[in-house]
Amino acid sequence: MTGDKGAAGANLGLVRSHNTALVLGLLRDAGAEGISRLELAERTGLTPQAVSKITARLRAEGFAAEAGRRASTGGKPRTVLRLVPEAGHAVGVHLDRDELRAVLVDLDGAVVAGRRAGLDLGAGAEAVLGAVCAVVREVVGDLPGAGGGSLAGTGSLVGVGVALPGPLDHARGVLHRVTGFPEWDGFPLRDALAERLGVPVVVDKDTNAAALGLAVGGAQEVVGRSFAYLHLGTGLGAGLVIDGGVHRGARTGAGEFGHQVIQLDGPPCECGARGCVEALCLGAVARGEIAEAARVLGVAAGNLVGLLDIDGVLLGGRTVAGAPDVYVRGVGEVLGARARREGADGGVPVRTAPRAERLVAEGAAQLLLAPLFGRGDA
Amino acid sequence: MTGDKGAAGANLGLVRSHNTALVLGLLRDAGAEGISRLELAERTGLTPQAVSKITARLRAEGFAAEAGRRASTGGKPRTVLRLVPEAGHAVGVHLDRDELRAVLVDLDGAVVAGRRAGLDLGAGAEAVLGAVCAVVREVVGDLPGAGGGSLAGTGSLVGVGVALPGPLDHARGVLHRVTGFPEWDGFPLRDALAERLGVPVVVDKDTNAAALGLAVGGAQEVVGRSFAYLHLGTGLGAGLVIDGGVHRGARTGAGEFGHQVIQLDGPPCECGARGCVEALCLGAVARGEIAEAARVLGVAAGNLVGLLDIDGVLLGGRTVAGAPDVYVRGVGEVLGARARREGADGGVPVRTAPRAERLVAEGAAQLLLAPLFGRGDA
DNA sequence: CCACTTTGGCAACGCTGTTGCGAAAGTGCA
DNA sequence: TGCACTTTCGCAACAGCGTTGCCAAAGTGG
Repeated sequence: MTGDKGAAGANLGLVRSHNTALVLGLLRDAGAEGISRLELAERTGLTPQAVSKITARLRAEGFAAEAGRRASTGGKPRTVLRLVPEAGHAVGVHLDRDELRAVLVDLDGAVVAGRRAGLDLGAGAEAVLGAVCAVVREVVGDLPGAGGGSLAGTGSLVGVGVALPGPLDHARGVLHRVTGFPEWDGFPLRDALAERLGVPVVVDKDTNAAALGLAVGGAQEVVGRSFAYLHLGTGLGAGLVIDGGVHRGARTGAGEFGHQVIQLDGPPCECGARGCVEALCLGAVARGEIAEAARVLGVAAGNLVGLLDIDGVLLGGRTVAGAPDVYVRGVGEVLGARARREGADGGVPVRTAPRAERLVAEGAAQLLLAPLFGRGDA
Repeated sequence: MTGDKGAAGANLGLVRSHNTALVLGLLRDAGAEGISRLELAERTGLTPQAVSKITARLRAEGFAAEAGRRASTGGKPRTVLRLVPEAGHAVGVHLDRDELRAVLVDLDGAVVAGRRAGLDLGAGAEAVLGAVCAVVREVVGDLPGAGGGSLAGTGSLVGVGVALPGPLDHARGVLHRVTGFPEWDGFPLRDALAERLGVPVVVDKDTNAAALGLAVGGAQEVVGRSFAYLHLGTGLGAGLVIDGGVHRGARTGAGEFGHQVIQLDGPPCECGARGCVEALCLGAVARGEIAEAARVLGVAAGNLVGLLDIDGVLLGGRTVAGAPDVYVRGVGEVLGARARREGADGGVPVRTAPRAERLVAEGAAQLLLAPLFGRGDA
């Protein structure tokens, strides 16, 4: 963000935004129940007075509001605060090979509006950009202030997140190669969209967006602060969440799970290598050997768990959706056996990812919302 | 550190220590050349005035000193500042199965003193602790203020870092299982040593210490801010550096590289699984097929590079030392082929790790020094 | 009704980095 | 030799952060 070498001096504004984001995050996590000032103080380690100042500012800006009070414990009852979800919105766009999906999400992460449309990635940049912009304008249509040529005047709109499959550069917002569509090589998607829409745009891989959506959507309570989202559809990829943030690597290349070699000199993969999980797993699926596919997936997941010491694994994608229990059980067994070998009781938890169809689009919206709640730029 | 849920409110003291650590880190990286105040300001993003205040404090405390001036560029020449290495020291202990090695390191990372001793891990906690303490006292012997029963009075001594092979808990400083020595199960090594020595003690895996030592010792310029250190000796393990910090995972379990399965249903490994890299690689070494061992290692390294998008790979350990070029070339070829398949020119750099014998001990010392320079607790 | 507990805001405070300004220490040209 | 200019860097005043001390508000319980 600031420096080029990771050096970033802190000043007072940074302290303020950090603590504000922290409080906003706790307000969101508290949901409809709300949370009291003193509880916020405990959780942040700040003094009650500091929390009072911060929440006063948030209330003045419309991001927080009072919402009743708790029962007394012998003194003045605590006032409950809650997030005002309508104070901010973001659009998430899931750009797939043949489909376009957009959602409008509020601060709470709730989907306010959604649209789907067919898409032909091969139709050229102009057509695709136009389609994306059109869908984005549709979903923001109901927001107060929307409607102008630019969306910059749409008060509560933070920006637009776009998630798509190909290799790309998250930091620069540039596509690398979209398999089968060479004309997209090096296309500056982020800047092109930002100029047309007049609001900030963030671009990321679909699996990263999905992982972020899961991290924000309460996956942490199920599978911990570090987990992997494994997507098994027409291909096999992963999104990694480490310590609550998406791990992308310097070139947004992290999460290349499918071409992990788990069979030395095994059957050739279309990537050119031999023995990739993707080839083995999808091969087993094609032969109808779902249990074997699950086992193979489990072995690769086990490698990942061992390398990173993550807390859990979430499974998603069309292929998994076809027989979720088989995959969850199959992967779980491999991980359990691995854990027992190491002396632990059970392996890390394995679950299916919720909200399957809209997961990527919702996660794409979180690319813009998450920073507000103190998740860095992850 | 502060909270249990990752929430950590920032106050002014935190800002101060953050910026101070940042400046100290840049002073160290500048080495004997030194660095001017204005350069520090540019690199940190702070104002020159803020840097002046911080460096004034550091000079008053003895951590920094003026060291000549640069050539003028038309005005007053910049005053060069440098770190005062003797202002702080840390001891690093490498506890291996049959050997004990300790070094005294100054702020610059330079080894001031070193000792080696034989060791029998099976001799019981009392004997081992005694041996460690004795060696530590020997290496700190020359420091002013050393000599008392407790080392707490030794002015410039920050603490003692201990690195050893087995699975352990870095956060709690407790050993899990030391293969072959069941009596160490659950032993609170950190607290036991801290009590005896009277100074802070940090415990970590040997591969993590090595990786930290490399990260601090300039590996970043060779292999980037994210790299893996692969150690091939009697076993095969890894230390991961991600964004300049050691990645350990919640249970200090990360870096389990050797039992990554790369041959489905392959030859049995002593861990109980089949087809682990460690078994395949060491098996090839035993058969004298070093090139094959290097290729196998390269495949596993490729999996890691793909999963994490790291910038480079460093190789170390006794087995690698036997034929370094073969391993560097073999691993490099596999990574290069992988990169070419993905459209990149060359793979990530592969090198041998320098300072082989003392690497772990020096890294162990950095467990205490690194936090002073703003590397979190990594 | 009163003593007590607990919440939470107001005001003063200490400390951070920032800004305004001037002294110090060079260069370069007349 | 002298003067204008550039650049460095510290002193002093300042704005803004969370903290502390204090007190009003709002409950409970005898």
